[in-house]
Amino acid sequence: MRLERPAPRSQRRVEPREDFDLSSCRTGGRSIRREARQAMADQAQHEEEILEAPARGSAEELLDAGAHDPIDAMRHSAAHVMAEAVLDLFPGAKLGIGPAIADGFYYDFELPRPLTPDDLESIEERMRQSVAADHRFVRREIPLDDARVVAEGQAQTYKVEILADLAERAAAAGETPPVTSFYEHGPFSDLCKGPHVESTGRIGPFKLLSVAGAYWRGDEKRPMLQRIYGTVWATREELDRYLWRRAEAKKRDHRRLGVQLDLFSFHDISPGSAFWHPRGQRIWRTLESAMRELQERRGYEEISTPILVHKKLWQQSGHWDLYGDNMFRLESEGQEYSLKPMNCPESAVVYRSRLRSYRDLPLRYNEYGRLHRNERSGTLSGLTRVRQFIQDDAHLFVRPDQLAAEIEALLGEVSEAYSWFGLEPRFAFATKPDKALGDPMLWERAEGLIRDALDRTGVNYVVKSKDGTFYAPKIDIYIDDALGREWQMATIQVDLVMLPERFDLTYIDEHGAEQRPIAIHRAIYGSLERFIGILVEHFAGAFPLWVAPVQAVVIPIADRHLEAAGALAAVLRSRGLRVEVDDSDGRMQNKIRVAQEQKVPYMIVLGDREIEARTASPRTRAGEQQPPEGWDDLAARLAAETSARRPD
RNA sequence: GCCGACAUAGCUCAGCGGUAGAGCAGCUGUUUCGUAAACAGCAGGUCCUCAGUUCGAAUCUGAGUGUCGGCUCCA
Repeated sequence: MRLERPAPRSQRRVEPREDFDLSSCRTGGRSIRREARQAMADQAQHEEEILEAPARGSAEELLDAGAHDPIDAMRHSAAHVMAEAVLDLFPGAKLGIGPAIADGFYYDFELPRPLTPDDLESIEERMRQSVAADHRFVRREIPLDDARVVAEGQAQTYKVEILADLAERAAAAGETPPVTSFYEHGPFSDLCKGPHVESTGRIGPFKLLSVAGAYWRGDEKRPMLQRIYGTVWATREELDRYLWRRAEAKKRDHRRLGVQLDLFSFHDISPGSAFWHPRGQRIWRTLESAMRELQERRGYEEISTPILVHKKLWQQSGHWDLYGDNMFRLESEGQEYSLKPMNCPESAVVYRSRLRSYRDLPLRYNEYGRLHRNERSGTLSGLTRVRQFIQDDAHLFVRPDQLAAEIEALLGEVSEAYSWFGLEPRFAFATKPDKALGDPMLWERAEGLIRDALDRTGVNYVVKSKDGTFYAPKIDIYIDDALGREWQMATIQVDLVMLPERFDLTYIDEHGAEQRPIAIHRAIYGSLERFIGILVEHFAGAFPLWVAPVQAVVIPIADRHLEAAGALAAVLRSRGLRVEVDDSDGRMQNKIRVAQEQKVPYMIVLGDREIEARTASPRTRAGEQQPPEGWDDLAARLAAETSARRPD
């Protein structure tokens, strides 16, 4: 029924890994980096400028080189200039790769010592000189074998490796070794397929941002290089806007706001696990009860299963082998147990607890299970990457003929839930990967059903070929937050193999024969921790009324108004509103300021005038002064706004 | 896990070999006040932990713990 709007929902991105699909897991940090991608909306104008300064080479070459966005050529050129500067300051430095990325570029180096912030300044200074010199970028084509000699001569071992790979790849494809290209500007020359801008003078305003370690080719068994990140834009205004956006993102950081709004805290006695304070817990419960309401309305039944589970279960599910490193294990009386990292195997246990009839399906089990995953210490990050969390998890067991309707309903649930927050979901349909389990016919059928459901609901989606999990095709849901950062929120996975086969799930059909059900894994918020973290940043702490931990503060002007303030608060609370009275000794102005800083949606000042008329005129946190209304009317109005779950 | 940086009062931060500081918050008192900060006083710290160097360590060294920025958008 809520299929009218583009579907929403996302299953927690963590969940997919749950099913071993580690690759699909996007970390928060990565998403944040993508954030900037959005900034490009208004770039048309500088694109023209760049086009006026075409990269060397024909349009075809540019296309071959995959130059989708002209500004990438400038960013990549900036990377070359940075490499020039680094080589100048550190002769003998070895170069890794230096691509253009979302809002800038990076280059990886092997250097004799760690870089410091001061080094970044020196490098920037050298870069400016190179830009001022306006060196032309010159493309030089060199046969691969010659290129290897050059790279070896320069002791550029990483470039040598890249060339060796190119040769190997060509050999594997039965082709002759390709001609490689070098780009030179001034004293600098680098193996590079291009394209570049015409000359270094075409590089716009830039800034080096940070240094970080990065494994060569992302492989932790390879050497760790030093990566310098930089950003570059066509105009000063764009650079400033980007830097402003970074600063804004920092201000909205949920780790900062979590302290400021007293929502949660982290402590080294349990790294990666949040301590929820009363106000944070109120948000939690609000989201949870909204979801429970939706689930009950849509025929879910809630279950609850143990956190501490014998390893036998994980061996059967396959987690013990495939996910073991991520599980917390413990031993008791000679038996080995684990804290559950996922709910799904135990929901299968519940399913199997009795014989199921085709009449029982679909079965929709939802569970707010507390999960533990032993994430590597270096990856922990606020609420977005934790070791303990709770999902709004559910597992649906359906007959094949019910799958389409269930998926359609799930898309509707996603749409509905995301509309509560004003989030616009985007969908990606991930199909069968090369390495997949189960009957190809079932895959084909499942994919067809997913596609039908997506098409029927009229949502827009992209297809990510071969991006499904090894046991299931899936629908991934993404959102862009208020700063344009992309987050993968969830996944709807159609599991044909893992729960049904491994746990030998069956139901008895109308002919008395055993059949396999299909399992759907889904979570709409995903990890509540992560979801709340994203909400904090999306709303910058100014939650919609229905979510706000404190919805209204009653502000008595003087002590003699305290009693009436309590009475008004009682009226509001009787309608289920979360209301506090500021009975501190401060002045009214100060109380407003405090409420404002706490991002409380409504501030209700109570003085002689209001008390006499038994009215109240709320001030919104946007600074709007609303007309006076009676206490009961106000309470009814705010209660109605709350239950509407509007996103503003 | 790995590379780098950081860890001082509840919060934000200064101090960087010689007796621990500020603002805000807190507490007490005064003030009773009309839409983003009343005034005064008081209190508050194993300077992350453990070793080491030193006459002396918040400050230097080492180890540990935690946090932050990252760890292929493949020439």
